Amino acid sequence: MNTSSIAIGELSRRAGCNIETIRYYERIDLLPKPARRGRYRSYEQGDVGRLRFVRRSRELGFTLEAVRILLRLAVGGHTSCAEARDLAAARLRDVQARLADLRGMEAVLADAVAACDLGGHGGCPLIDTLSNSGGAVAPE
Amino acid sequence: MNTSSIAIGELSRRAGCNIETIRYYERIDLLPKPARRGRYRSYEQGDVGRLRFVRRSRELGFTLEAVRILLRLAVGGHTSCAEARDLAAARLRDVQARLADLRGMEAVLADAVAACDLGGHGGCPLIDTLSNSGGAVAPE
DNA sequence: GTAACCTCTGTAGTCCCTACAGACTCAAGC
DNA sequence: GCTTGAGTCTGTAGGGACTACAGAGGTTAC
Repeated sequence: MNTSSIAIGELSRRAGCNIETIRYYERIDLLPKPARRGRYRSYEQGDVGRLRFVRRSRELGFTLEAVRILLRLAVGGHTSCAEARDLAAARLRDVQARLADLRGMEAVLADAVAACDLGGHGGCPLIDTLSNSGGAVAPE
Repeated sequence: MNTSSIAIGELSRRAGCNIETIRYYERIDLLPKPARRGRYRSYEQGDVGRLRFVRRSRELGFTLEAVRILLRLAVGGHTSCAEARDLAAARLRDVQARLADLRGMEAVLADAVAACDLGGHGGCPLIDTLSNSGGAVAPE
């Protein structure tokens, strides 16, 4: 009836977010509790924007606690830009550290696979890699 | 007394693995239940090797289920090399996919931080990035 | 003896969802 | 009016790989 009333399934489609996840976000107070039409949740256009914001933050790897802060900053006006910048910079450092880890893993794995494909050695190159001390690769 | 008897704390140090984690591995039958001296676990040199193998596998990002298989293959002789190779190749593909994701995140985050540092724009570049549809970055 | 350390078991918490079970509601078609 | 199917509801449990306790008991050095 009301054109601006959106059911949870529709919100899910518009924001690209699982229904269960939406309810989860509500439960942990990341999203406000919506109005109800009877027992059903009833959302508005603004909720789509908010949820998309959350999903894009998650896609960039921000934790839900960081997202919580970002949501506050998003309505706080541009005095809070410095704080947002710092969150992004910290996240960037994490991403870069992870990239370094993964590049190390990639090198080791690629070497082992290549050695397997070449053949002509005593044992299995992968098993040998895992058996002999390497230790240069960071944990996942 | 027995020189080849190693306490869990010593094993932890030699293999670079948390004590709690060792007990966890035992509980899920990734490591065999060790002998006991009284109520205390008593390990031998071979256990150090086995645990190091597990830790190195984990450092390369293999799941514990994959590690379980790798441990079997490690004692199975070189007939199993092909299977090990396939596990490594699959893991390599995962790592490369993750690298692509993270490179995308890095680009977006670095852009936002750089824009913040330049200044001279309407809103906050990070908040703007999160508010406007981007969607080109894969989830963590 | 006593202080400092080690080890024991068992359980619960972390993070971010995801997957049910079992009930209820609603709109459309016959 | 009745049925069918889709949607939604609450609540709880599970995943992976640990990590962190609590509360007890054992061992070693001085």
